[in-house]
Amino acid sequence: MTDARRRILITSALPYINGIKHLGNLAGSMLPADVYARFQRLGGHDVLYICATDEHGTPAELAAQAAGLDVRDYCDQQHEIQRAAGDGFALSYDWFGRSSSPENATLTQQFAHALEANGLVEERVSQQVYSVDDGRFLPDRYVEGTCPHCGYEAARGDQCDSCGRLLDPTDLKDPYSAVSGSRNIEIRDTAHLFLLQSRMQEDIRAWVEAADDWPQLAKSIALKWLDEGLRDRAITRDLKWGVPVLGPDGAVRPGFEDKVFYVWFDAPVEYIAATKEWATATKRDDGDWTRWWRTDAGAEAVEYVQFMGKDNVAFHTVSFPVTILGSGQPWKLVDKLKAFNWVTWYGGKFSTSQKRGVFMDQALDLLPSDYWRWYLIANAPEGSDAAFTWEGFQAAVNSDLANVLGNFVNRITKYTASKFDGAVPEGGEPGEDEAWIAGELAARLTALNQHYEAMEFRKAAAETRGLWAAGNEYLTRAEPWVKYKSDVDAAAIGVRTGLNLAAVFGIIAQPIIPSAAGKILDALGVPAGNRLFPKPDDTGLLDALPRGLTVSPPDVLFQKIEDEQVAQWTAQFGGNA
RNA sequence: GGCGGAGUAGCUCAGUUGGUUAGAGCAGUGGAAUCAUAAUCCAUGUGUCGGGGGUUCAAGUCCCUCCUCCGCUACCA
Repeated sequence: MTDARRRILITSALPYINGIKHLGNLAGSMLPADVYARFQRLGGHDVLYICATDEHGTPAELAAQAAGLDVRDYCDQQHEIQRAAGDGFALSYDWFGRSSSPENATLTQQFAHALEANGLVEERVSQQVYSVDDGRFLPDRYVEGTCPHCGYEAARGDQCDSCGRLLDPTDLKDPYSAVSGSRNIEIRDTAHLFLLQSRMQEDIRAWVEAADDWPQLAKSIALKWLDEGLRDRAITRDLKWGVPVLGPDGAVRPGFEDKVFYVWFDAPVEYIAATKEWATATKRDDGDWTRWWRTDAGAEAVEYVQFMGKDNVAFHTVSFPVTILGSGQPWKLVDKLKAFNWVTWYGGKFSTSQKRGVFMDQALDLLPSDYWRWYLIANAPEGSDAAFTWEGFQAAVNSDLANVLGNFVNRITKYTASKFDGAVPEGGEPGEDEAWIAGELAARLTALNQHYEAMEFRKAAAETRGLWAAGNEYLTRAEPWVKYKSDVDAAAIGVRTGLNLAAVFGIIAQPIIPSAAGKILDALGVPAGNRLFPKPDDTGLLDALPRGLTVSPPDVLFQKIEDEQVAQWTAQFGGNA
């Protein structure tokens, strides 16, 4: 690790357009990616954090239909809702794009052409369920009927929810359309483009095996797919809403007038296309997006980190790399990836219909984003699924944020106001207690930096909290309120050190709780340019605030969550009580 | 069914390549302090490490087997 300014490209898995996301979606990708992006920016690095809505596919079409909207209008609305929710959670995207953008259509088509030119795409005819009354082909899971194994009457065409067996839609007895309920369905031939993934098997395996930086979860999933053998798969669908299938001449490919690219083919391309959208819209980097993505244009020096939930790993480690490598073009491939398990709701699933769980917009109606960000990062589903409970949430907010951090800032600034005229005191020399806290600070900052670099978010949060707690311990040792009675200078060093600690605590809190951290640093008069993440070997941290600088106690930083609120929210959103 | 992950203190979870009396936070109990959002600090755990069997001088950590939960299983995304 050098001090050189690194260029770090960060992408979060794209939230699907259909409806606002719940806390589990947030915690499993967008939020940790944001925390990592913030940390790296605070390290002085050149960071580009890209996300977007994933807008194509059958669910979007059907949801628009149900809402009585044109699918484009529906997506416009939903994109705006998700963008606002992201803002509300202070997700610091450099760009929040849309997979329905013209940039993505163009790039997706170019990838398809490159793959075909390399002999990796061919047309094949397959059979697909067609619903005459709906006027559309149905994906397997939109066909329902009676399970041939267990007799369950609402089995889906891909799997029976009752007995769990995998099915083919043609296995179902008495099949009907899940969209309309119509039984007027038939099997039709339909031609599609197939991506010949099998031919890329060895290239992908070599690339996966060479990836040392991947967590076990990601690597084992990728290797499992490779061990089973990559299958050729259709990259087009019989839909209207999506990227049109054009030939290299720009005209619609004959026979593909009513088809579009499969959403999982165009969605990851949007990582690149969104960067293009960003460059065009912001003119940053002189509008040059290729320096982030083309290894022949400077992207060789980029560290590319992907964040995703475990359900997306195969697409990021196998499918998308097939597209990239198969194109034969010098695109940047992912360097590090971080996969998350699920946040569960008291061990079960989030469910809109059963009123289990909190969605992003609802969460912000209840409490500020920092409260949620802290809990979800401190309890990130890294090693395994992690259960959200109101009781755990309450304990984390009240103890960690209000009592340990909030109260520390409050007690030291209030004491400064009452005994030292609200200014950073001058007198006194560091002694034993200051040496102790300096040692704590150096050790814990070292660990904290390591945890962030390793993308171990739970540990980073725990270490952050540990630093805050050490501040309280320092005040207990230094006890300036006792020394003040006999020796004002002896009290002054304790207060000065305490104020500087508060500033450090605010700085290191920025990646996780940016809003509250900003309030702390504003109250202490820390200029925006002095808020970079501290280096563990920085010996000036405890005397950084100018002596005589006026500081003011901030308003209450964190309101405690009362038992009554927990009871009410449990009733409203589900829980154990 | 196959593959992957998980089952560790009341709760939420850590436990690198097997190695001294299994840890943290919260909750609980006792004490100290009183600058502070009655916040803080110190002390305090007799846990069948899911069950059973095995390898080893030594296993939460490796092997076998069984049970439970979750995810994926390529046409949901």
